[in-house]
Amino acid sequence: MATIKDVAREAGVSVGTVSKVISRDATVKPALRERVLKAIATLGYRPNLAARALRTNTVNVIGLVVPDISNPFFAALAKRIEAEAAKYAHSVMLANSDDDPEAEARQIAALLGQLPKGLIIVGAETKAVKTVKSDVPIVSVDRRYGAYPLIATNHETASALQADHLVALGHRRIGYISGPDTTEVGRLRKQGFYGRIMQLSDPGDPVRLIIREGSFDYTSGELLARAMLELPPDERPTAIAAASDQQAIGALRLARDMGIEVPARLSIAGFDNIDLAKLVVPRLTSVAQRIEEIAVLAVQRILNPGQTGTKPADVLVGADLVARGSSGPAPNAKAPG
Amino acid sequence: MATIKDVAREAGVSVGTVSKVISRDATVKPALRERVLKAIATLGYRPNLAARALRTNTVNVIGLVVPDISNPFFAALAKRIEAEAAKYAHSVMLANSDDDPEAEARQIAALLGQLPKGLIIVGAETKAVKTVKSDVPIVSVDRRYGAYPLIATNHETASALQADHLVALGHRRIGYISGPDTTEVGRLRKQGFYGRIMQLSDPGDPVRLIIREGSFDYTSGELLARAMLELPPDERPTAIAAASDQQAIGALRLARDMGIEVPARLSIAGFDNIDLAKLVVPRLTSVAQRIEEIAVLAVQRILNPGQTGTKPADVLVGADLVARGSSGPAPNAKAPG
DNA sequence: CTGAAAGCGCTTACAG
DNA sequence: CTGAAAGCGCTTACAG
Repeated sequence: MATIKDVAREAGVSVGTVSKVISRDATVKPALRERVLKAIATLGYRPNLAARALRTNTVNVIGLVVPDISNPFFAALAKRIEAEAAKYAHSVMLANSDDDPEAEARQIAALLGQLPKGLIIVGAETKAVKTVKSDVPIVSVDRRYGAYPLIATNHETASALQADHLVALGHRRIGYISGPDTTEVGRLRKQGFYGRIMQLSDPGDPVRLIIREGSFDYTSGELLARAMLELPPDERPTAIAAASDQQAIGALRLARDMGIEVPARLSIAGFDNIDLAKLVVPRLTSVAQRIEEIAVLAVQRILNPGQTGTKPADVLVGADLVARGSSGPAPNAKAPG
Repeated sequence: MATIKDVAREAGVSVGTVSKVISRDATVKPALRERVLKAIATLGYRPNLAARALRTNTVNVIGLVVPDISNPFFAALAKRIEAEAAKYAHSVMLANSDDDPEAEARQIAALLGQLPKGLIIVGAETKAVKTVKSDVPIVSVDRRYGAYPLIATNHETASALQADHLVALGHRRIGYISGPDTTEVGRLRKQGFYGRIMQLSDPGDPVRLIIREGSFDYTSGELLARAMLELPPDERPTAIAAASDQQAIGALRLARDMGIEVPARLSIAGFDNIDLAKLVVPRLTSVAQRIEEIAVLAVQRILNPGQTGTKPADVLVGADLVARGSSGPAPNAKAPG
């Protein structure tokens, strides 16, 4: 490959001048600039980023570590982060931790070796306290990594949207299928839902809540919905909220297998608004996270870290309920108005 | 950050010796090695990869360009490539081209500047001839980039599996929902399906085939399935194959809306075996690509490019039909045996 | 406004 | 077996 020296020779200038042209230094005279640009084009010159990095001690790269890129949420996040970084001429270096703290530590070390501008990390699920020797800004996204500041959806208020929606529709016997208590997201979503239900429950017209804990997957949704729907008719919930769309879709399918009409006899609301939510029958009411906003905030944090010394705060981002066909008025609810 | 010099001073050796310890050069005496390793640990030393890259003219990185990381197929591919590269202590640098040839060119230039070991590119859809000045191996995956060798599923034989399956179940009136003729994958899948049907069609017991072209999405599947299922009963297909699972799921939903039982009255087979295929009712018969195999082959190509000068050949990978509940014997077919 | 030169942190022949 | 030193391709004060 051609080097800056080759370009300098071709253009009949010094390497310093070539460097200035590349960095858009305004002090180069137009005539010289033209000659240099022509030489660059002729030789197909591409700057050696390693040399530049060695000199400047950084490189236009943001490292991104996710537990599993084939999880649609993390894939969407990666895409948005990549797009946002590209606006500032930065590349994204992606690493998968497989939700394994050791793999995560290895990936982080490898990324830091590249002298990136910073790291965006979706933490692997663990109780271990993690820290890393590093001069560059690090921000956690979605799930906290170590003690680094977190940018994430406010899962509590987001889940509260589900509660608002179902109670507003007149439901007073509600089931909640939670995620594992071992995960922070599982706990937060459950607390948010539970807390709001408690707020809304009027002593004269109380809401009865059944909570069952499971994993975030489809099968859990099926199993826990079954446990709720096999209760005697007067204890059976008229609405089920779930901590994930997978669970909600499991519940949806179970309802269908049991011959329970959705939403006429049972309302269902999920969380995450995955693509599939629009494809199931009926379409699934769900809570959409603002992935774009999270991505933008994370990249800003890396590229404009603000004053050193000031410990940056967490940012919790709002979410939006998307009402679709799977939720409707409670069977015995009075018509609104 | 500590440099190799700091480590050398701390251990009381020369930087050359430290370098040898790091590169596992066996000629360093155990006693010295220990001192060096201890110094490295004490200082939290991490080699500066930019300096190493400048010296060795390469870095343990494989660049990966995909049209859209939020497409589950590309996400799965990226994950497998990352895992495979990690086995050889290589990182993967991911870039999204958004299926835009210009963005793709920019991303490739940026990646090459990092001096990666090679590039794995899923080409953006375009007719333009693309080449790039580069010393490193480049391989296309799934969709060809420029004139570089391609590693991909053999879409023709893969689609032929759908034809085999449906004909073996006794279907003789079959619909095919194709992808866009403007995409290579769309054309290949259609040709593979059509060609196999022609082979299997016996003059005494001919197969009638209806082909409709659409885009790969859900809505196309719904629309084109409707066009086929609204035909008079004796022309209506008893089975529909689609070029994507999205289309197949659209067809599945339409059949349900029209009150046509699947698979009793209509068999449906998709292509890609997306996660959703296991979640719809009934579960969708589909063709699974061997993503792992493709990932392994692509990484091998980059890390062991073989003799220079020998133009490496394309590799077409087989696929597997996964039979599930959405396909069954044709309504009027004799029982097997 | 332009050029000459130092130096970033490594690796690698080479000398001893 | 170990160390001294050159040099990878840039950027950036500095001199002119």
